[in-house]
Amino acid sequence: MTIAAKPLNPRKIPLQGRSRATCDAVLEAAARILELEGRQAFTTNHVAELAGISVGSLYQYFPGKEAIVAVLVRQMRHEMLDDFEQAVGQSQGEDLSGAAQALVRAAVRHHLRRPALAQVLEREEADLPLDEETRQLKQRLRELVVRVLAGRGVPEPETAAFDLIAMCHGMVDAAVQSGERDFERLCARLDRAVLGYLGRG
Amino acid sequence: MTIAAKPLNPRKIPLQGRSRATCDAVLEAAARILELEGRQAFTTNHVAELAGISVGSLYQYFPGKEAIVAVLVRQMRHEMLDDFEQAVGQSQGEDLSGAAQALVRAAVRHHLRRPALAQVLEREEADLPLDEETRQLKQRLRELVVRVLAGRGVPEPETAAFDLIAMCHGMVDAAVQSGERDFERLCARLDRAVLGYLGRG
DNA sequence: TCAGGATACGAATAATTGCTCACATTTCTA
DNA sequence: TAGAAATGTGAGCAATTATTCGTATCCTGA
Repeated sequence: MTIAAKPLNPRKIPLQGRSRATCDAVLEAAARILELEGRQAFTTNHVAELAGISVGSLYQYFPGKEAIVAVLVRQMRHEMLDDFEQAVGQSQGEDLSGAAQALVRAAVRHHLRRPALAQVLEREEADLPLDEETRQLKQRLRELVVRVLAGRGVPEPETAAFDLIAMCHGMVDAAVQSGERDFERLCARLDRAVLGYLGRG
Repeated sequence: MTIAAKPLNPRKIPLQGRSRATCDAVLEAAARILELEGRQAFTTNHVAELAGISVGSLYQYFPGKEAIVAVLVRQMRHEMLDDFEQAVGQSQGEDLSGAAQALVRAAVRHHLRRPALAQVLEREEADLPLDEETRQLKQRLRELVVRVLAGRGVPEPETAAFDLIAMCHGMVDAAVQSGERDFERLCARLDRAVLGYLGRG
């Protein structure tokens, strides 16, 4: 029965293998364009072209160009949360200083994987009407840090987590933008900033 | 002699009073749109409309929409440099802690004047092909901080200045975005971060 | 007062671009 | 293996938008 109402399917969900490949190709092409060519080159036609598919196919799975970015942002936040959870897990017995350093390393590792992409996506996130899942991921990220701090006796852990995340974000952002790629050096400076804020050397 | 070559005047410079008023109206309208309606609403036609002039007039003084943003960015950097120079001047006899606090206050004051605008312009600056004058202003800003630090015995003042500017930028950005408007509270947290990085309580 | 330059106007143009749809191809299923 | 469902295609529509240019108005100096 293909009769009845119009095919008002808003957007499809990939079922077969090839359609999943199409989605992946779109996402990867979008990521590449954003990190290498910038916002202004990020058009649906261009994404489709680089992905090696047609615009029509793109629109079967993404209701619009912002939807593509939203997925990329969500993926990024997922990776970040995973990295952070792993870092927290591995620093179970550690004191505040050790736990903080583990988190710093996770954050830097994340940004240094695809520096330009991380940067663009975070900027894009600010303009986007942030979907619920992504909001929850960010919330859990913050709570993770709050728990690490609170469990080690830091007063006002919410404020501290907010500030530490923000200062690290700022420093990593600036460092990456200026071309810094020295992982250890950057980590050492972040440690200094974080431990300084927390009141230790 | 208006003969000779075509009127290849790229763009005019306002000479009379009313044309200066036109330029100002364009800049103010652009600022308002960017801070209240966002990038996507920032079109030349819309700017002209809000400014109460016609697009044609806009294009007599600005070669394109990015040129408008570039002027706004330059203005912002000028104000910022003025604020910082004043802060440095007023903290002549102060020690490192006092001088740092003065700079922090200048930075926060700057951002809290038109929070949304400062935010948007800094984001826009990242995409823009940054003109020479603005680059110099940023350079002088950094040198200012370097001098304050170097003159008070901070080792590796260039790196410290880079990191301190970045961490404050990150914290102020996050705070403003989350709606923070408590000047003193924000300053206190920045002081803590800065002095912590510099190795004092 | 008046000529010419400066300024203002805004409809029209040209280019871009998000997105659809009618049709083709592939894969699945019974 | 045939029909149905899923997937793929890309020319082209519609809407947006940056920018121009012919014309009208204003200002200034002589």
